[in-house]
Amino acid sequence: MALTPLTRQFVSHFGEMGSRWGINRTVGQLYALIFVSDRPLNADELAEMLEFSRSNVSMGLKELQSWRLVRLKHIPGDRREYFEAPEDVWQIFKTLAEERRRREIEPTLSMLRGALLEEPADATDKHAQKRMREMHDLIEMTTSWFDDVQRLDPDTLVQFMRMGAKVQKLLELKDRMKLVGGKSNGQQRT
Amino acid sequence: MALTPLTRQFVSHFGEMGSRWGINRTVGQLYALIFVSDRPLNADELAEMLEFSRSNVSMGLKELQSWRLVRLKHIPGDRREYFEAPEDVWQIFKTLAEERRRREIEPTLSMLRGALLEEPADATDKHAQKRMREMHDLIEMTTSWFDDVQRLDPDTLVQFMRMGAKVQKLLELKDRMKLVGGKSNGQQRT
DNA sequence: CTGAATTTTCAGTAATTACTGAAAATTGAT
DNA sequence: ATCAATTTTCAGTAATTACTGAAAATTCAG
Repeated sequence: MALTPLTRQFVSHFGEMGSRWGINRTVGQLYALIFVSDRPLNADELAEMLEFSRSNVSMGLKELQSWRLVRLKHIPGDRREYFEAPEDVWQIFKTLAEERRRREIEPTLSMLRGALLEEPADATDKHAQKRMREMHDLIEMTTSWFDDVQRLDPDTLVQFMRMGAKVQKLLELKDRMKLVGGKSNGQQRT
Repeated sequence: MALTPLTRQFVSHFGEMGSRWGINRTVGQLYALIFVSDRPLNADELAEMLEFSRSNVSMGLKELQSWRLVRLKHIPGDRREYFEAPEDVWQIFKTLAEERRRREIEPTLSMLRGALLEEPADATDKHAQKRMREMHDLIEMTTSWFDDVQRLDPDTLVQFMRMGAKVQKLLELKDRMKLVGGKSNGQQRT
C-alpha cells in the first residue's frame, strides 16, 4: 500500500528532523507513519510502505519501543506483531519528556553532583564549580517544576497554559492574598 | 595549559551528550570548556586544551556562534578573537530554546499547517489530518505558552517555578475569584 | 600599501553510523 | 514435538558525518 502525498510529506519531514535529534531518519519515518495511521501496522507493512529492509524496520521498532513511543498490539487471528502510537498526544509528549529526562538530564545531573563534591584544585576549578552549580540548579529547578506540571490533570493544565502572560498578574494576586492573612483561601477581606 | 580532572570530566560528558543532540562531540566539548572558563578563550587555546586541530575548532566555534551560545570578545592589545559564554544561565537556556524553536519547531509547524490545508484524498488522509491537527495544536500551545513564561521577569519566574504543584490550588483560587465578580482584584468578599 | 598574524575554507581521509541480506532464534498452531 | 511463520541478530558494506592539513582569505599594525 502506497503512501498518499499528505502522509509522505509528514513522514519525510520527520525523517529529516529525526537526524537533528539523536534519533535517525529511519526511526523518525517509522514513528511518523505509525503516528498518523488509523490502524496498527505490522513490520512488513512498514517495510513495504517506507521501502526499508525488513531488518531495518525491526531495529527501528525496537528503538521506538525503548522510547515507549509505540506499543505492541496483537490482532486476533494474526500472528504478526502490530504497532500503534498512543492516542493522547499529551501523553506522548510526557513520555518523550520522561525518556529524555532519564537518558540525558539524570546522567548530567549526577555528573554535576559528582563534580561539585570534588575538592577544587585552584581558583580556576573554583570558578568552574560555580558555573557547574549554576547549571545544576537551573536544570534541577526546571525539571522538578516540569514534574509537578506533568502531574496536573489535563483540564487544569490546559487552563493553566491558556493563561500565558497572565501568570504574572496571578502571582501578584496570590501575593496580595498572602499579605492579607496566613493561609489564603480567597475569601478574606482587607 | 592542561585541563584539571574536574573540567576534563565536565568537558567529556558534554562531548558524549553532544552526540545525542544534533550537536557533535567537538562542539559539545568546546562549549563546555568555554562555559566553565573564568576568562574568554581563543581558538588556539581551545585547540591545545582539547587537542583538536585548529580548523576543527574554527568550525566548531562558527557552529556555537550560529546558536548564539558563545560570543566574541576582544582583548585590548591582542588581535586574536576570544570567546565566552553569557554569564546568566537562564539567559543561556532561553537562547537555546529560541534557537531550537527556530530550527525545529517552526519548520514543523509550517509543514503541519501546509498539510492541514490540503484536501484529504480518503478516510486514511482524514484520520492523518486529525492526528496532525492534534500534534499541531499541542506544539502551538506549549510553545506559545513558553514564550509567555520566557517574558516573565526572573524573580516572578523563580517564584512561579517554586510553586510547583501548588499551581492547581492557585487556579482553584483564581476560579473562585472569578465567580465572585468580573475582574478579580483579590479584594472582593462573597 | 605591505606583510605577518590570524581565521576560514575545503578537498581528502578517517571514523562513525545506518542499512542490508542471510542466517539464527523464537513463536505458536497443529 | 514439528515446522512454517515471523522476528531478531549480526557481519559486511554503504552512506554519512567528523576531522585534518594545506592553502586561501582576511585582518590590522606599521
